[in-house]
Amino acid sequence: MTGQDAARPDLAAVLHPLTQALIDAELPVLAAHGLTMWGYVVLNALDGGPVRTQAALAEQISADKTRIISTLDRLQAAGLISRQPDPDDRRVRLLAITPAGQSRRAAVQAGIQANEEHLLALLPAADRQGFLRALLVYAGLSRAELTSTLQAGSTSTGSPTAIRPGATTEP
Amino acid sequence: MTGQDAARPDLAAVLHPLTQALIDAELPVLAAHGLTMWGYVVLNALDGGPVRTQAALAEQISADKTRIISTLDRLQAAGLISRQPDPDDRRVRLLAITPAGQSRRAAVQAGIQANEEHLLALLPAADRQGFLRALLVYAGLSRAELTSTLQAGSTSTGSPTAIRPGATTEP
DNA sequence: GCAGATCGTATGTTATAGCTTATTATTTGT
DNA sequence: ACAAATAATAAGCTATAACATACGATCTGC
Repeated sequence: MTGQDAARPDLAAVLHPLTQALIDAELPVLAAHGLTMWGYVVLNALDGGPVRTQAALAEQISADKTRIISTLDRLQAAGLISRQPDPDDRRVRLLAITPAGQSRRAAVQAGIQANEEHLLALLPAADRQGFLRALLVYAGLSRAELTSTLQAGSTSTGSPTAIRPGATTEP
Repeated sequence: MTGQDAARPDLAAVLHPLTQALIDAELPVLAAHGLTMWGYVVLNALDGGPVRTQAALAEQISADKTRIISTLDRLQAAGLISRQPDPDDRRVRLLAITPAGQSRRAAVQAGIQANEEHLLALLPAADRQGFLRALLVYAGLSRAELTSTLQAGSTSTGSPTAIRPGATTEP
């Protein structure tokens, strides 16, 4: 009743080259619109709503706090985001996407997804549906939820941010 | 007739963190069996059949020719692969997995896929089917086929190994 | 008003992956 | 037998990312 017949490849063995190809395909589109990957990631994050501090934004996109600074500099200089000191606390910068940033982001995403459609077109309609629905499920999980699900199968009861690997021994 | 209603996330935006979490979950399993990621990749490649030269193996797994040497050293020392000079051409090394290597590889894969099942269990059965079938399709594509499909949508008529990106301008 | 904490920023350090070159052993063609 | 080519190996260089540190500006609590 387990019903798993043919051996399947490891998920990462398929997804890693696939993801790499997807990223490689994104880069020319981003470059054509004068954006870096991090710039695009920031625009996507801010498109979901303004963010109060740069540290919060960094955590939201899993980036280092000190690393996004130059990205923000460039996005601001290009008029794609606004970055004003909070009047109530002049240490923090209020971050938001501008209308120009929104349309730029939409244009880039259209280009990226147009490419991706060629890949999805390889699938029969039913599988494409299932694939995309699966991705929507996984897109809704945080990094910690992904990890804890994978490592224990315990659903939201474990310690999500505790365990980390790190050891890399040799044979 | 296009029938694409809700906005979907970019594929890479979902697949990149997912793949990273999968890799992070693999590492403890590999370490528990005394293997590195590259060692496991090599075992998987050789499990599909022996390979005549190290350079051929390197290309097959998209690794640098000079990089797998230490990996092969360790796998050989652990008795997981055989690596004999070809009697007909003593420059080349004939590479093959040993029975010990096969069982080690199977044990590692069982551990990895057991973890992955926890992730797949989050999906309704129909979507899981579609997801896995989609992955089987993409697993059958070479890196060059993935790239050309993504970049042009031209099916096997373009130049698969010609175009490369590389420019990374800033905003 | 002062001490301690917080935010953004600049800078430096370390680890690692990718690439290049050089060397040795061996084969092939003339 | 000799020159050119090829396979494996060794060693070094470079770019990049992750991590840590330090500093000035600003806020909060006392």
